[in-house]
This record gives sequence, structure tokens and C-alpha cells, in this order.
Amino acid sequence: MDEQKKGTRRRGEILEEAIMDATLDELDQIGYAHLTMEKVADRAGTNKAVLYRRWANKYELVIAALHKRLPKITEAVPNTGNLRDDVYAYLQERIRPLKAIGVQTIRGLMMEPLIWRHIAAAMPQFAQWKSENKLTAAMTAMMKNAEKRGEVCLEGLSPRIITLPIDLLQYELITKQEISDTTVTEIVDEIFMPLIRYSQTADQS
Amino acid sequence: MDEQKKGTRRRGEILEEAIMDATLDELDQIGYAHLTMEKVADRAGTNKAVLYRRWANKYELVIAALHKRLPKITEAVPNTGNLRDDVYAYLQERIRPLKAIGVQTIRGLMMEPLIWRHIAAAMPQFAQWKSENKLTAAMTAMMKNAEKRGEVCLEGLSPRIITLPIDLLQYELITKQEISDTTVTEIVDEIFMPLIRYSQTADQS
DNA sequence: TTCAAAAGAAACGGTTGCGTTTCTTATATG
DNA sequence: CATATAAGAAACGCAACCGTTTCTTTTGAA
Repeated sequence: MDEQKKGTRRRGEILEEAIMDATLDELDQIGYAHLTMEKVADRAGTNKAVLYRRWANKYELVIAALHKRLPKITEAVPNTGNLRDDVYAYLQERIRPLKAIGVQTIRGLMMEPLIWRHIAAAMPQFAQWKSENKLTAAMTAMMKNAEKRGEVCLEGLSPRIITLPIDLLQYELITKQEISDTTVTEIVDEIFMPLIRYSQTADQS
Repeated sequence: MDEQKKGTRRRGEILEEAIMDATLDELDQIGYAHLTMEKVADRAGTNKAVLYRRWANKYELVIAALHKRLPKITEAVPNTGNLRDDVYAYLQERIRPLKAIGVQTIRGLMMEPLIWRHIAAAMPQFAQWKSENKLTAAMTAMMKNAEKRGEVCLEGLSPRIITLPIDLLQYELITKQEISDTTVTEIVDEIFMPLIRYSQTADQS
């Protein structure tokens, strides 16, 4: 259904790449639930049998496609010297890999209850978006760095404030079509930092 | 598959009620995409033909079930005399109807792109959760009331702060299994009100 | 007590997608 | 140039679910 010159037959890497692209396109446009092997093959300009020679079923195909396209997320937290820039940089770093695959894809997968347990098992970096443990840990690490510098006092700071930037980012990811840079800036400069500052001035109430 | 005494045959209202229950249960457990007429009929202890005599297809059935169970949302905003209690009351009022149907159901439907346009057309009160216009309008109304009382100055207040309580509530709704009262309290007292207060003190920067 | 309306039960043809198989055709490698 | 390997193409049987139909049985209301 796509390109393909007559008498030209792709194979190996090149063909596989085309199939991965087709898979992600389909995922993005119609979602996991309605994705079919036939349509993916069709879109890739190839044949259902070719898919089944490589992947056992739809789930394996999708996982492979995501796995290939999803960049690894670095565990390190930034340390720029001030909290504001740390948080900003971290949020940006979080978004980067997700820009590689469509937002619609993420949405669709997040809400596919039947596939979640498989995804979580197969792809730790995806599971993180569900159980925000590592994200919370990263935020806490940055906060502790700030405390060492004397920027903030963690005492009496609500846990909800600490996870707030990440929660808001995820909310944007789910509800909006894409995340702009100004969104990240707003989260950091209009919500998070003011709350931190307020909690320091009007300390214990 | 459920109750049903031999020789006892339900009809009319009672039977219909059982089917609605079965539909919502199925929705909640396996989601719209995988819900089938046969399974619903089975779960209701009845028969596929009975369903088709009332509803033309799966979509109609689901809409009917939601429609019957989803309480109407009042348009009015509370006016308790102070912003904090207004927002708190409004958020609680928002949650109430959604407690009647499973959170899993909401999640599933929110992410079913193919069904959204139908839902929106058929059920205005559901569509609100997508296009947050009315929600934003309500928040703005409460803020203006507060301004009249001299509680706050809307000048220079970020729009993002105004919608924040609702955004956070929706995020909880999507990601968590249920929303506790303390969650609502935290959103209001640890996030929203501090931000409002901060924006008043450190006014223009 | 009778009887029309509705429920229960079972089978139907139709469609879609699955995963497999078989065979032909192109192509990379040596 | 020869040959193994993999792609393309087409058809297969299978299963799930659709929405419909037909017929029997129960039931509530006249």
C-alpha cells in the first residue's frame, strides 16, 4: 500500500525497519486494540507471513516496535547548582524519549488494561510511568541536593508538592496532544517554584 | 451465569436493571473494547436476543447503562463565603457522580478514541470531562466571587493555577484506583490555596 | 381463565482477524 | 553463474462475535 518499486524486494534490516514504522503508525492512528497484522503488513508494503516469521503475535510485534524506538532513559539526575534548573532539566529529559513515539500511542497503551501487565514485565522503562517510584526518587534526590546547598528546607514539605511536577507532566501527556516547552516552564516557574518558596517563608502554620 | 431461580422469569424494569448492572460490571472489568453482547447477557443471567430487542448494538447498550447510572451534574458553583471552601465543595461535587460508576470504566472510555465522538454527542455531562471548558468556567466564577469579596486579586494570576485543582483531580481519577477525601483536601490546602496566597504576597515580579 | 406480550433457548449466515501453509519469485553470497 | 535463503502472494481452517430468526415457555393483565 506504500512505496515499493516493481521488482524491488526489500529484506533483512531495511524491511524490518519499514515494519516497525508501520506498526508505530498504526498504533498511533487506531490504537493497540484495533491494530491488526494485516493492516500493518499492508502499510509496510509487505505481507502478513513476513510478520509471523519474525513475531509470534500482535503483542510481540508491538513490544518489538516500541523497544526499538524508545530511547533509554538515563537514571542520573541533573545537578546544575540550583533547584529550578535541576527540575526543569529533568522534566525535559523525561519528555525527550516520549517525543520519539506518538503521544496517541502512549495514551492508547496507558489505558489498555489487558496489555499493561505484559508491558510492565517486558519494558521496565515503560512501567516507570505507571509506578512512579523512580520518578519520585529522582525528585527527592534533587530536593536533597537543594537542601544541601541551603536552598530549601525539606522539613514539613508535603510529599504531594515533591511529585507535583511529574504528576502535571504526566497529566499533560495523557490529555494534550503534545507538550510544549512553555508548558514545562509554566509547571516549574508558575507552580512548583512558587510552592517551594511559599513553604519556606510561611514555614510552619 | 448469575442468580435466577428455576421457573422464575424476570421482565421489564427488573430485568433491564440487571442488564445495566451487568453492562457496567463488564465495562469496569474488561473495558469497552472487549465487552461483548454475549458476555453481558450471560452475566445478567439472560439472553442475547433480549439485549437486541432493546438496544441496537454495543454502543447503545453502554450509553444507556452510563446514562442510567450517571447522576446529573449541577451547573451551580458553591458560594460558601470563602474561596477555600468553595473550591473544596466544588471538587467534592465533581467526584460524587463518578463514584457511582467504576473508575476503571472512566479510564477505559477516556482512552477509547473511536467511541469518544459518540459519547460526546450523546452525553454532554461526560464530554465535559474532555473539553474542560465548563470546568474552567466554574473555577473562574468562584475566583471572581472571591475577588468581589476582596479575597484575591485576579490580576496577573496564571491561568494554569486556576485550572490546577481540576487538572489534579482528573489526574488522580485517571491514575489512581479511587479518590480519597484527603486527596481533595491536599489539593486544596497544600497546593491551590498556598499558590493563591503566594501570588498575592509576592504580587508582580 | 384466557391470551397477548415478552423472555428463554438455540441455531443461523456473515464478517473479521488469527495464525498457518504452500508455492512462486527475487536476491545476496560465494 | 549457481544456489540457499528469504520475500511475495494467495488460500486455508479456525474462532469470536455480530445481529437475526424461529420457536417454545412463562407471565401478568384483561
